[in-house]
Amino acid sequence: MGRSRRVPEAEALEQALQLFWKHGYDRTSIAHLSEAIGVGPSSIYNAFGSKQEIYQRAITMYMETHAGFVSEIFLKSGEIKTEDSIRELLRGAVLLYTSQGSPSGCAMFQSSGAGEAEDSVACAFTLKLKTGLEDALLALFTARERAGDSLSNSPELLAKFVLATMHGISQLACDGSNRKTLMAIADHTAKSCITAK
Amino acid sequence: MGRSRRVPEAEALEQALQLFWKHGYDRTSIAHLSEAIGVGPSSIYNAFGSKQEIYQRAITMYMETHAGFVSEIFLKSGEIKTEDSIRELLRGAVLLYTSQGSPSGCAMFQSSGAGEAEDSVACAFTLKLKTGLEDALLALFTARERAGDSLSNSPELLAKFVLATMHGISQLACDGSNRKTLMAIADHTAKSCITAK
DNA sequence: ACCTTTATGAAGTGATCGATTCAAAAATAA
DNA sequence: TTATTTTTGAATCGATCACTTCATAAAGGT
Repeated sequence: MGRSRRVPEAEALEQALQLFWKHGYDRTSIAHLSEAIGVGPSSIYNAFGSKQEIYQRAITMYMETHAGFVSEIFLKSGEIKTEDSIRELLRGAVLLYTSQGSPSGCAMFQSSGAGEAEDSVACAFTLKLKTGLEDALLALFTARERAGDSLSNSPELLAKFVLATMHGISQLACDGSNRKTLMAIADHTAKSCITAK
Repeated sequence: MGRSRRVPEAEALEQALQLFWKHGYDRTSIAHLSEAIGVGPSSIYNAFGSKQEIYQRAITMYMETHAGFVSEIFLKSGEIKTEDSIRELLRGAVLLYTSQGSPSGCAMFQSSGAGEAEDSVACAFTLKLKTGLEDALLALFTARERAGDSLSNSPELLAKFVLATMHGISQLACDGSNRKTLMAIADHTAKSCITAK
């Protein structure tokens, strides 16, 4: 069946993710990836095809593992009040963006979201992920409004607003804001989505 | 007195700003600046000293011209309700971030804010500007609370929150959100800073 | 042991990067 | 005009970029 890999694929992707997360797509070179993973450039190309592909694989893994709680929140959002779901979502994001073992901020936002990547393929990929997140938020707000929650604004606006706040929290995390402060922003944002009693 | 400049300094800085704004600090090379401004690399170094210096000069000009309305709002904020000041600030930001003649988003945020610049000097420069903006917001909220406005949260939290929202609006502008949507986010954010009547 | 398949390391592709140097050109003041 | 000052284009620096080639090493199936 041929020679086996010296470094398991998942382990290589985690190393790649850490670099993309910390330095962004453009400033992470194949040479950096090669050194971090521990194999030569040819092995990387053999295993993943291109820099664009290893990036997409790494970010996909990130969305499924590090950011896996997001999907879970959306899945069980039907039985939970709007404010509670949004607060749990944003507090989870704050935890992730300020965790010690990994770079600050959101890997998806910070690695190519801002325009940190000139590469059009990488940018289009993350933009699609962002659109998916916005769509999920829109569905959540729409469903909760139908379920009787009194929203402070239209589902469309609130979805965009929460997405904007996530971007902001990610950036503030990168700029050094502490977890406690960001948690307070999360709470404030969640509260602002519903009408005051 | 020596030879006069072929391209006026202000015009050169405006061209530099456009490139930094659109592509970020790292991906704007001296060669790009040279071509856009219309003079050779040596002239740029002679006039500005280094890439870091021309960047700081360009962003400083941006803050005084394109983003000059921000300072004006803070100056006259003493006589204006909190919600009105914040709304005017954010709506002005939306106008700037979505204006046709210049790149999307905020030049300060997008050119090196996200971590788009590896360069430590450029990053420290923009981080300082952000801190200044946060301090101005904090002073505004603190003063307005003393003046009798009933805030929905502490001045410290609201300053961070508005700064986060500005980051988010800038990023959404870059990702293609239209002006009308962003204006609604601005209004929602401003409203959330004070207690509902 | 043999053969097929895959991974691997070393070396190299042309291109571009930021930064700098230097002699010559141009413009102002005398 | 002459002298002085500053700009200018051209050339160059070593380093890095994403990516490729290729002979070889290693592992599994038979």
